Amino acid sequence: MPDLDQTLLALADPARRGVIDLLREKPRRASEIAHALRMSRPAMSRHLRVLRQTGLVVQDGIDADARVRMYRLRGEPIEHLRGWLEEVEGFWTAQLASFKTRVEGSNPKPNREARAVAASRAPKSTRPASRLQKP
Amino acid sequence: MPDLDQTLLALADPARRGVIDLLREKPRRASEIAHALRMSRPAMSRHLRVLRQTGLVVQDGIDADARVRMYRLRGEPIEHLRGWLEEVEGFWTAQLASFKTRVEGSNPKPNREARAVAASRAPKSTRPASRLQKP
DNA sequence: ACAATAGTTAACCTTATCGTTCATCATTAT
DNA sequence: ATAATGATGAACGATAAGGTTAACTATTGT
Repeated sequence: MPDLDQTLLALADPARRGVIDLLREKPRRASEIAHALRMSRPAMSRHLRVLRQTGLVVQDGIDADARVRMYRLRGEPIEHLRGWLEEVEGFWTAQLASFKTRVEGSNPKPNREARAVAASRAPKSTRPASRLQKP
Repeated sequence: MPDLDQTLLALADPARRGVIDLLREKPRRASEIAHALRMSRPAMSRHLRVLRQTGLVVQDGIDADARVRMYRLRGEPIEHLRGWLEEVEGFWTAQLASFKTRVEGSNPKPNREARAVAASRAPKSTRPASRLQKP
C-alpha cells in the first residue's frame, strides 16, 4: 500500500526524478545511474534506498555478476498517486455541486461553469478597496 | 508554467495536502483552515504562501470584509503533474519497445508482457546465490 | 481615538535532507 | 590468498523545512 507522503517526498527531488527518467527506458545498475547524474555513488545509493522504500523501484536481476544491483521501475505508487490527483482534480465539479446545493433548493438548470466564478462578488464596501497583492 | 519540483515539494506535506482537501470542497478563509488543521495561524500562513507560490492556490474574493483572504484551489499545477505522471506511466510500454528492438531485428510477434520480465535471467554461477535483501 | 480581528512577517529553535569522504561488506578476477 | 570492483553504511558539515511566540500591518466595530 503506497503512502502518498512517501511517494511525493521521493518524487520531490530532481535527482530522484532523474533516476525515474533513466529507469523509464530500461533497468540499470546503480553506478550507471550515479554516473549519468554526476553524483557520487553513496549519494545515489541513498536516493535509491528512498525510492526502494517507497516502492517506486525494485532491485533484482543480478546481472550475471552478483555485485551489481539492477534497478527497475515499479508502477504501483505512481498509479496510486495519479489516482489521488484525479480525485483532487474533481474539485471543480465538487465545488459546482456544493454551490448548487447552497444556492438553490433543487432547481434543475444551473449548468454554466461561469456560475462558480460568479461566487466572487464585489465587496459592498465603497472604500479604497484594499490592495491585496504586493508582489 | 508550473514547476514540477515546486509542485511536488508543496504536495509532499500532509498539512498542505490537508489544505487542498479542504479547498476541494469550497473556498475558505486562512484562519478557518488553520483551525481545521489544528495549527497556529502563522504556520498556516506559510503553508499558504508555499501553495500560492506554486500556483496551487489563489487568494481572492474579499468576503465583504477586506480583512479576510479567501483561498481557492487552482487546477493547473495538478493537471501538469498528472501529465508528467502519465508520461512516466508509459515506462512499461517503453521498456517493451526497447526490449523488442534490442532482441529482434524486426520480428512481428513479440507481445507477451512476460517477455520483459524474462530479462532477469539466472546467474550462471552455481554459488550460494547471495542474499540481497536484508530487511 | 481605541480596542479587537484577520492575516502576515520576523526571529528563533529543532529536526531532517543532501552531498561529500572514508570505511566496510560481498563478489569476482589473478 | 590478495587485489580489484560494485554497492552500501557511517560520520561530518551545510542548508532548508516546519513549528512556535512575538511583533507588525490593515481593517472593522464601539
